[in-house]
Amino acid sequence: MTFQQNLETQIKAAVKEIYGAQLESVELQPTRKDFEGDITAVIFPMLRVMKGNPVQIGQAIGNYLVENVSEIEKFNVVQGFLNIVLSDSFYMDFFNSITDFSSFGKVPQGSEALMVEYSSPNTNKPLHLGHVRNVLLGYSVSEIEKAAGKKVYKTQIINDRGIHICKSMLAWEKFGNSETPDTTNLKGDKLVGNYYVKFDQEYKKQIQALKEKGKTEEEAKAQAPLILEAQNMLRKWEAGDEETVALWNKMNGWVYKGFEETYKSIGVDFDFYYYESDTYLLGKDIIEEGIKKGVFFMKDDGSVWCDLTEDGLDEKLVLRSDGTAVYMTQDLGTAVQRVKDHPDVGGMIYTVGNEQDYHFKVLFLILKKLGYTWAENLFHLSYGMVDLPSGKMKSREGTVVDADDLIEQMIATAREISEELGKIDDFSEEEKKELYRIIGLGALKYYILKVDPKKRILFNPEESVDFQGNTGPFIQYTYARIQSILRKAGEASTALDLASVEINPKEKELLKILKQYPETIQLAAANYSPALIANYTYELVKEFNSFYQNVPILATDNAVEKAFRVKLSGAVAEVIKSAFAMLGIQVPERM
RNA sequence: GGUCGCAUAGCUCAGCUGGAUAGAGCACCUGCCUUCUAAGCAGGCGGUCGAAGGUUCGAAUCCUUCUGCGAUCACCA
Repeated sequence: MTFQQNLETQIKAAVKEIYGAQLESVELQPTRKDFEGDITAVIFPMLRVMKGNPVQIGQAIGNYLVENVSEIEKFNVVQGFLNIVLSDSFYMDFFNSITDFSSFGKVPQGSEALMVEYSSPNTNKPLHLGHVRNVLLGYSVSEIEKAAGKKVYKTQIINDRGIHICKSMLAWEKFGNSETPDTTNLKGDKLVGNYYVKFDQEYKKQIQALKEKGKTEEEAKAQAPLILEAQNMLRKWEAGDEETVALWNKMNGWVYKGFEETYKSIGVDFDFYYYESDTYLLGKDIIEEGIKKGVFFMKDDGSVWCDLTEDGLDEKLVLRSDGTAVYMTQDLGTAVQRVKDHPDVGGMIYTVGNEQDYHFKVLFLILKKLGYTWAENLFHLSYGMVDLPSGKMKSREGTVVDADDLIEQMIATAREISEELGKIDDFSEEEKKELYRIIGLGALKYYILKVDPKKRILFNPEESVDFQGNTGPFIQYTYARIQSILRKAGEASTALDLASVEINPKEKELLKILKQYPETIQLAAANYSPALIANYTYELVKEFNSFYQNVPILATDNAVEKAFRVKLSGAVAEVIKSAFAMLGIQVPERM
């Protein structure tokens, strides 16, 4: 039983004894900064079951608590708020009970697995800022769920087939002069991306030419030689034509290598991959099954639908009249396949932009109707678009913020600032490079993860990302500061009995925040929200900096005090590191 | 048009299941580096929480309507 629960029981007991009334629940909240106290019980709701003056009731309950609960030292009542002050020993007992702050707050892994899908790129387009948000969210939520006790499989589905893939293949074949990533010194994904753009340019020229010959826009689009060739290529690919498949394999290989580089530099990973070329035929058996179960019905033209009108949605097509799959068919098939592949999966998270809210609503509903038990535990981790001041990012207009460029830019900014400050002049070139990477990425990741996923982000490349205030580097800096203290403190004298130490308000506040870490992890996991972890870390760090600047740590004469402050600083550092790990952000020993 | 989401300080964002005078950062202004890293600390300025109703002892938070922005409503993915 937690202390809060215990307190609630005690308050109920007090009310019963004094007023003979039965409380359903007690409203407890952290005491606001401006008042003295640690926990506040709100009296107002109690007036529903009993009559009286809130202040008098508060006094009566307070007196009872001080007498009956050893951890409670004193109390005060302001209006209808009973502010409870806990004893120092309550906090010290908590602090001393934690032997290892690096694992503090984390729950051992359970047997039920959660599959988290994120990134899911298209092989024609290099990763951009939008993917960065996606990847950071997916990775971070995975780590948070792990910390909260889930077994997690990180996965992505790669969109590696279809007419659009044939377009870049065709353009490379026609205009590529056998270029490769090696001969051009370009990342594979960039090279292929360029040919996708090239196709579009040439295609448009052909359309224009046809229109000048009197064709309509639509005719021109359908009759341009390039699109006909691309369609032909898709047919060849689907028929398994050796040459086409070989080209497809070669170019995809380039792309995957390029993607891997980007993932590596961002610092995210996956447990396994699904390729659409393997899964696009899945799902048709589920359609049949669904028809048998009466979940789906077939129209006269042979198309298959799911009627969701009773659920306030529309009729949804799940199979075309020619028997081929649509997006939904595939997603149904892939979901079922994933559980077949990994039977311990009891739920899935899809990290996909909010423009697909409707799709996932429908997908989840259909899976529920089909009766899969795990369908109850599906979550669409939906996030807002990342827009530029000029509006939406558009690859064709060249307004896309490329992921690799962005990372490089962040690292460069980190270098500029570091060099200006000149604190690490004794670092080797290797060490400097690594530090700039840690700080630059830390700034970017924190900037993106600290905001609620639902909100769209306006990203201004000019103003870039801050390195001061509520930022990643600020938190990293605090960690580095603590490491400096720990280095200077040397070996901790564990022999000292810390229980006798008297704690000051700053220390108490720090202990209070540390104590909240486990519930913060749980809350973040329940809400799939890295932002909660980011905000918590910021609160902790802000408080620590205030402590650091106002209370001497090593410079105190009292040996017990010193030992305690060093240990407290160490604990804060461990929690910073552990929280930042959940955001995928590293922390430096010096900066 | 239907549906979904968002709207809090000049800017970027917090605000948990309704609770005390709405909180941070940036920007602007004051102080603080002969003591542990000033990417910091201490303080100041700045808000009719998009608008109007309603529920409640109490609303930024819940309900209704409206406004603005975004998304979506394909035999595209």
